[in-house]
Amino acid sequence: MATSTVENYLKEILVITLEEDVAKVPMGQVAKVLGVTPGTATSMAKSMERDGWIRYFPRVGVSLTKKGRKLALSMLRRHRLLETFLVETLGLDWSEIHVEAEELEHAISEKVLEKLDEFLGRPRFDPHGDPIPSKGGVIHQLASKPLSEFKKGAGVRIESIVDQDKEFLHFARKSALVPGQIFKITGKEDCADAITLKTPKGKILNLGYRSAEKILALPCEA
Amino acid sequence: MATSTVENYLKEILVITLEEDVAKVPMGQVAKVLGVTPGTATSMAKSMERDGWIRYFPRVGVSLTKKGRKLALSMLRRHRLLETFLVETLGLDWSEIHVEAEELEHAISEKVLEKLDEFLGRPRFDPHGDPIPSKGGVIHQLASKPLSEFKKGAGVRIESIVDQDKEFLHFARKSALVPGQIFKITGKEDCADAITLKTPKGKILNLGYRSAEKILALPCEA
DNA sequence: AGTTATATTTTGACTAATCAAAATACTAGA
DNA sequence: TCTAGTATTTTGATTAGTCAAAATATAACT
Repeated sequence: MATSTVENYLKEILVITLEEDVAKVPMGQVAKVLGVTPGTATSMAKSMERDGWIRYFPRVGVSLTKKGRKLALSMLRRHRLLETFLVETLGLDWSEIHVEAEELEHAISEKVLEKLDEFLGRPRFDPHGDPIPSKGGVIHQLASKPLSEFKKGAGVRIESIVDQDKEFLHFARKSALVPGQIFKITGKEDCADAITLKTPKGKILNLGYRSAEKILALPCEA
Repeated sequence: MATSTVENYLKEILVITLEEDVAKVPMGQVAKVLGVTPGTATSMAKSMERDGWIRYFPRVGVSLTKKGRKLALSMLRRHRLLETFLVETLGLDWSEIHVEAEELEHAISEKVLEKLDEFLGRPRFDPHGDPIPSKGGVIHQLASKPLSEFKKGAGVRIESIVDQDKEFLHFARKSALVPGQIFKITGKEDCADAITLKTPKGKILNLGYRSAEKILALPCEA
């Protein structure tokens, strides 16, 4: 049986591996997302490895075992179903649901979760557009997100353009911003409101946030 | 901030003081309802007194402070509202809800609880017929008595079942021994340790004293 | 390569909650 | 009042999770 602390570590490690598509998550990053000191993360890593949840590579990072991944997916399912419930059924504000679900996800049983899933009509995406893993732990296709929501260094594949403006579409095509095209996000300056993209061929492209928001993409290998 | 362990201690102490109408709950009883050793209960009592939740009288027992009672009532409110939700909205079985609510009550915030209360239509009694304390901490205790204390010929309305045993709850529901149901006591044999009930429709039901003691009812027209 | 900066691990200490078992206090009967 | 039985408290130990700060390893520039 995992404690809720262990459940949190597993879930965050999974989210990072999914979002950044990496095999091993360095301890510093683990410590950061969990809001603990690096030393704490290291000692948790050791005890979680002892219990078979993760593999721990000293000075490199951690990865999930099969058992750990299974529980992590279950946590993600709980979290996202609960967020859906809080918005859809109880009408909570978008900005509040994460914190609330963060607590409830450790307390809700499989049985109650199933009933909740049924009650909600078995939704496949949560209010943020993120996919809800299935009961069996299968996480379906990733939902596409605006370019502006990717992190620096991420690889992306353009999915669609959410704008019908002629000028913009023209600009987009000229810049190879078309579905299927692959980019790497080489720069992201929040205060300058700008994003820099690079094609595999090395071509550089600059976009403002306003434009980046109209372009949906999926994470992929860059 | 109270840990969920502290919340559990407070809630159980409150339930005992309400049910048995006593001022101080002895440590042995505290240890028993919480499923810990007596030594553990003693040391928890000391630390809870240090934090102002209870008053601790060595070799006598504990009582709630104002602050402790307030939190205890809030826990009882959470618990009973959650039980109502689990039955009314998600359709869980009567016998399962106690355990589930026991976990969720520590994770649900005041904000979510308020939304839930609103969603459920501000119910005043939970599925067991027990009163739900108001947001302000007011609880209306009904003067219900165990079935075993009524006289032959009396009309009764079931108020609540004072037992969390799964088997027993299941049996109770199957026999229509649910809050709101009306019976007439048609027989009472003290030496045979048995009570006979009859529904308005004429259905007969036999109960032993041990069971009859767990069922609280109010007198009413039969 | 040498030095500096950064990331990670170690060490020692702390709190909450628990148990087992020994010690102590209380209570009721002879 | 003395004693036997019961209830409670103490004592010493354990586990999970955490921090601060010192020690160490790795990476990144000259």
